[in-house]
Amino acid sequence: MSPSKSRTDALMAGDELSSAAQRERRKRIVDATIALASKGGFDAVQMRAVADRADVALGTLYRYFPSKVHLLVSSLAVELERAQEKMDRTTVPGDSPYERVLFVLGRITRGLQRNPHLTEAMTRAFTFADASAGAEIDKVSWLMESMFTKAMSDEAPTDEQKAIARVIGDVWLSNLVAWVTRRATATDVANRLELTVRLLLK
Amino acid sequence: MSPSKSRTDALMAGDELSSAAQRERRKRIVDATIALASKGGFDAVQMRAVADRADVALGTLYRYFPSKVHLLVSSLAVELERAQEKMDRTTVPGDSPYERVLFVLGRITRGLQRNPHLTEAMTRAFTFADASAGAEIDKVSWLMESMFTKAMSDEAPTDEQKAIARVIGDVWLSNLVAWVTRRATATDVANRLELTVRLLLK
DNA sequence: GCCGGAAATAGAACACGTTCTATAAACTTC
DNA sequence: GAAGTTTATAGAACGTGTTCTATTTCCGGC
Repeated sequence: MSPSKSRTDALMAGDELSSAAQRERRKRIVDATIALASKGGFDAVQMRAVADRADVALGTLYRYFPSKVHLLVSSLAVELERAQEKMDRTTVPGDSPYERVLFVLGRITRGLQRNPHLTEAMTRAFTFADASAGAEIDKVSWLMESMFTKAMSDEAPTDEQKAIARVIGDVWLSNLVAWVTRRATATDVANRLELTVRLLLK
Repeated sequence: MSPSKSRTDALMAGDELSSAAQRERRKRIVDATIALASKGGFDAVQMRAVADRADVALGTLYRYFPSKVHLLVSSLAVELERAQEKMDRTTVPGDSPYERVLFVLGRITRGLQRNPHLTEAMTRAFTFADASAGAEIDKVSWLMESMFTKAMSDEAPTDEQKAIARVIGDVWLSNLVAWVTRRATATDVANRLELTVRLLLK
């Protein structure tokens, strides 16, 4: 009855998990999620299947991630962080923001297209998320935005650059969804992204 | 066993329903959907509730709309058509495409924001739709695109104008979703749309 | 009017996300 | 190292989207 802080707060954040065992459990869960999503997309990420594969009880899974959407969006954040780290270790070619942003966009997009089911699962979770997943969504949005502002320049981004990055992110996501739902081909996506970046940065 | 055309094709299209009774049933279903969505959003649009309220059997509902997403996206198309008709009957003020597009955008956005639950239901359905709802999604995309190209000029739109319209549509939807999930205020949305349109049309 | 097939109905059944319950294991604190 | 608390487990239970079944109603051609 005492007004106590929700127990799940710490677990959802993921950065500060009490014990090593818990960090491992969390990792197993995310790995299982990514594996299942890679194989069969959004529908294949069934909570019972994730729990089985991660070797935790269903209730434990829900203690770590309060819903399927939270789980998938958190996994998306993990994947984006990996992509960002990889990008940080490569020198982006191109003299203008236009060229550099296009390079980054093209590379990440092709990376995602190499794993269509995973991309489908994550984009659908991301766009379906409701208010309760606001924190996770914001994290992913921020990762996307900074990915593009970093490509534009090494300096701290101006407000205008941030705005442009956000627009690019919106268009990028929308085109990814169109591709995932087979309403656009990879070529369509590449063309539209090129056109958008040109409109915004040239 | 004979390879026959799927029976639902005609019903889903909606334009060419065999009998008046069927057109009425379809209308009752869409009306019930909009009413329930207006009251409680995506979650309140429960298939049993829609069927009850439209006074059809659950099986009939599924004969007309093969899934909840189809149902909601079709209803969104109906709503957008209404908005478009209304827009066609008003003279859009402004001398430049920039001004005219902003006017249209502002008006529709405020219209949607007047009915938050309905907007939530429809945008979530739209972004969650999978490949099977491709046709309905395309219809809505086309409606959105033509809404903006019409605002830019009376003539047939150029390819560049179409591309711009599409980008605006992407940003618009993304911001609507952000607003619906309470990650952005109405002011945020207005500012970002203004900024986007400025970047694209000025 | 009557027949045959399509469409509608009522309701059971099923799948999967989510919640709940009872029990056991793992930790903290003394 | 024992008591008490938190966390994990197994599995039942529940809600809602979707499918299936059996029956009845509707409708076009004779």
